[in-house]
Amino acid sequence: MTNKFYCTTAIDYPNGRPHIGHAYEKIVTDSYNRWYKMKGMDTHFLTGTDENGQKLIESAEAAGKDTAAFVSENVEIFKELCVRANIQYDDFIRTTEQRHHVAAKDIWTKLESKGLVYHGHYSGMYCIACESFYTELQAPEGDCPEHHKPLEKKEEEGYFFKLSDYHSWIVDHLKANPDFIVPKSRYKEILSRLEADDLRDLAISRPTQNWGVPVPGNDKFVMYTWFDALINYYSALSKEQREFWPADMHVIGKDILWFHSVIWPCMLKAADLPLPKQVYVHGMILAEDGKKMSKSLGNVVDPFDMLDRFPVDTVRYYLLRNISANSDGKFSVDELIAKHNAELGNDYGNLLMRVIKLARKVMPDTVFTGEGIKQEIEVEDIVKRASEFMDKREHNKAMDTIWELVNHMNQYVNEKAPWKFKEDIENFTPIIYNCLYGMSAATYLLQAFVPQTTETATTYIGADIEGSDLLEFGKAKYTLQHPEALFPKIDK
RNA sequence: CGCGGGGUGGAGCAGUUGGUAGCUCGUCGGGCUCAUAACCCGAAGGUCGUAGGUUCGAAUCCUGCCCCCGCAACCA
Repeated sequence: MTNKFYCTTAIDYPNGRPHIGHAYEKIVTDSYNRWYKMKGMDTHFLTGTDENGQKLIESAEAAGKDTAAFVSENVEIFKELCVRANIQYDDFIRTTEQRHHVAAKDIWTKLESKGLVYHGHYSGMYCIACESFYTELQAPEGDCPEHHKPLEKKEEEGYFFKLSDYHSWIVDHLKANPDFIVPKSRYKEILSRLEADDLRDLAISRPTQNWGVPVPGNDKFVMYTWFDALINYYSALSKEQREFWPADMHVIGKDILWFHSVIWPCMLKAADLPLPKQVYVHGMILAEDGKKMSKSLGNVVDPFDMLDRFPVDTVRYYLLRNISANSDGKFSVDELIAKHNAELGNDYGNLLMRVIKLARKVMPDTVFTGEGIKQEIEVEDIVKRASEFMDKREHNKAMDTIWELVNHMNQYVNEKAPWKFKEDIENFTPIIYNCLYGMSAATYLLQAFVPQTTETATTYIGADIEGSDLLEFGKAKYTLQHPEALFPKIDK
């Protein structure tokens, strides 16, 4: 299958309520998925939850709940978030599901049979919080580079993955595929880290606490969460869906880049499976003061709160266009409101209103056809540039480009001043037709980002055709419907 | 000398194979009256953190310095 696009979000750790970052990652991925679907590709969009971590046992205990019940409860909240944010996923995987266990065990068994997973002892400096070992190069002071706490000498028995075999292979792979990690800054980060340090074998098992994916053939152990979690991207695909593999884009945050860009490809290579095409690292959403959101600072934004207060498309639009696609960005409610009013309301929403209301007033019950009408609005270049930006994973710039069309349409209306031709239908009609064409092209392009709005807008414009045909001038007949304001003003 | 990111008109940001500094919002002036008092045009406003260096020429390369932010836990 060549014309396919399989994208994933990271799977979320359901030990609490989702925050705005979870919503952001899903909205971003959803938009790319919708975009390529709109382009006619056969898309598949996977999201889900990572439920096998040892820490979940502790979180459940702290909440006084049974682990499975605790996790399921939280998963429902994550699913609810998807509904509220209009996330059109094709599949939601929970790593406690049978299909996942089966696939994880298959891969484990395969690696073990090839001698790439072995049982052994390892002794080294270990960080309890990270649940991982560090080398002297990574932690010269003997402190965990992540947590800044003294590492403890630990001897561990368990299973290991021969990651060390793959050092030169992964470096070569990255060098041969400079777009494997986007943006570039992240790509360089990983390469330099690989050049600074050799890969060590990875401990991939933990003593069982009756939670997790059991290690095949040894029920004293479960798989280390990360080992099984990464496999979700593959395990979610049924036999019939396997043609979607490999994934075209894994969307993740920078904190888990190493796992996705180094360990995961090595695991797949070891298992003789095709590698994902790309890992896209989105920015982190910072609080309004530019600081990282944290519970202790009390500056965490709750996505449900935002979705309660504002239309879903306002939240989506703000996150997609205002947070740079490849660096961190601040989240500000005031700014969100400002963008809603100025861009969604005044630029786009009002454009539709001024044209449709005028046309309906002057020529009620008219079907506007393209026959004999000269094209004065061009969208080809806009579509091309927006597409290029999407392919480069710069959705905010793609939206900027679409907005050029929106702005141009407002200019066009002002220049042509169709209201002067209320008694002169000969001159009035071509202007309106061109307006409807431009508006419907903009609406078509925006559907990936603000799907609910564009659905409504589409009914107002009332074209008799849909899809990319809308970009062909003269093809559509428009029967205008009575419009309501798409984005009523929000007062601060 | 811990690691990393950043300091560009009032605010938020673009802008690196070096070549007369851009965008959005805000402000001021004008136009239009179809529209959600919305839209359009124009103007003012920046020695691009700082001190040096390389260069015919630097926001963009090099060096020093100052300042801000992230790096316990939660956590995309």
